[in-house]
Amino acid sequence: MTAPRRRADAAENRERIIEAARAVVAGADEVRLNEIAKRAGVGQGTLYRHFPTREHLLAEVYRQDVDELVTAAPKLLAEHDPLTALTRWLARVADYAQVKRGVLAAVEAGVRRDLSAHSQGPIGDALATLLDAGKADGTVRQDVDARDVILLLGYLTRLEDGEWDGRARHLLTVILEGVRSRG
Amino acid sequence: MTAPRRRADAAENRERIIEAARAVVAGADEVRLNEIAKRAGVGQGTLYRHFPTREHLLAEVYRQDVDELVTAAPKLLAEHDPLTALTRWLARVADYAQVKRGVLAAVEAGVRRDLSAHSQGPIGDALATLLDAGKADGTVRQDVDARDVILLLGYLTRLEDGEWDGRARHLLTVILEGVRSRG
DNA sequence: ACCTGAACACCGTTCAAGT
DNA sequence: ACCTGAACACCGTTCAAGT
Repeated sequence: MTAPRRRADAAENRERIIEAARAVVAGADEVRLNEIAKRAGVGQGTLYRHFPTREHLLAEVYRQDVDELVTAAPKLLAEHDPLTALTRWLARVADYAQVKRGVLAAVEAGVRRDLSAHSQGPIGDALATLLDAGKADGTVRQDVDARDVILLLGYLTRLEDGEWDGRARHLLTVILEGVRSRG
Repeated sequence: MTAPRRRADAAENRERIIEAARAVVAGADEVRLNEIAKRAGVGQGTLYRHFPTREHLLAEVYRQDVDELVTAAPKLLAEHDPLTALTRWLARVADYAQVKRGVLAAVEAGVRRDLSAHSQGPIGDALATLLDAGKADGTVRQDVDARDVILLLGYLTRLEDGEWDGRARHLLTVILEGVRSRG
């Protein structure tokens, strides 16, 4: 009936795995799970014990970034009109996607998982908040939902390296124009 | 100095590979190259001799479909105003993407290859023709190009099975609204 | 309970040997 | 010239053995 002393190093392993994953993700975009395990100094099985799928691991790596995006939505709404808030939020998503190349893929994977659980997930909810405000406002089309916008944002994962400056922001304005109510 | 008699069965192998690939692509969406070779009754090396990359093979499988899309563009332009022509062409792309699940992935892979060869490729050219007509017409934004639209169309590859009816066409109208000149 | 890492499974790719 | 298919490389995943 001793306290679960072993839990300590299990938690430490978990931390080390996330740390190693972060390093690998930040470096070359080849994310090999066995390499992460090796870097973390744990067996492959340990990695799988903590993170049953690749997506679970990536979700954890980008958890902080996703949280920031989620909490930013209501803040932006408090300070700006809905369309401006949406515009800035999307710009922030694009910035994350550019600087942390894997974040959008992780977000999309998470959204996918949430969808199959019949939930929008935190990112979907944040986006829905922005869109709903715009709908109430009359500035956003009534027939557009969070999933629509997430699907369109997927272009960010397919941009070639040299295209960011020319297209990332630009396509955001095209999407916003499409989402807007007709003037 | 005899005629290259061997060429005959080489060409036949090539056909059989394409045929087998078509069958596999139409069936389960797991496209395993070794399985295609096996189905075609050829060695794996033979497959690689004819198609150096997976993309080359897929491009060949969908060549006919791509050709149809390419030739449809000028026809639609001859019969309709530019915006209507663009709308119908995009609808056709979406239909292909739904019925032949792999076609858009193949198209995107082809476009990617063409891009690195500093060319737009046939699909890009067809789309550019439609967009240019709209720009001349004043119905399409001057700052949108074929690559922009192809990037946005990528959502078609990420739709879940049940989402086609609800979102495929709908998102097309959102994109068109974004591409349009402001009224 | 948790960890390890050898071993398995899988699939793309190559290449020595054949015709 | 072209073809074959065993073999290699690679990476995700499992599981028997250890602590």
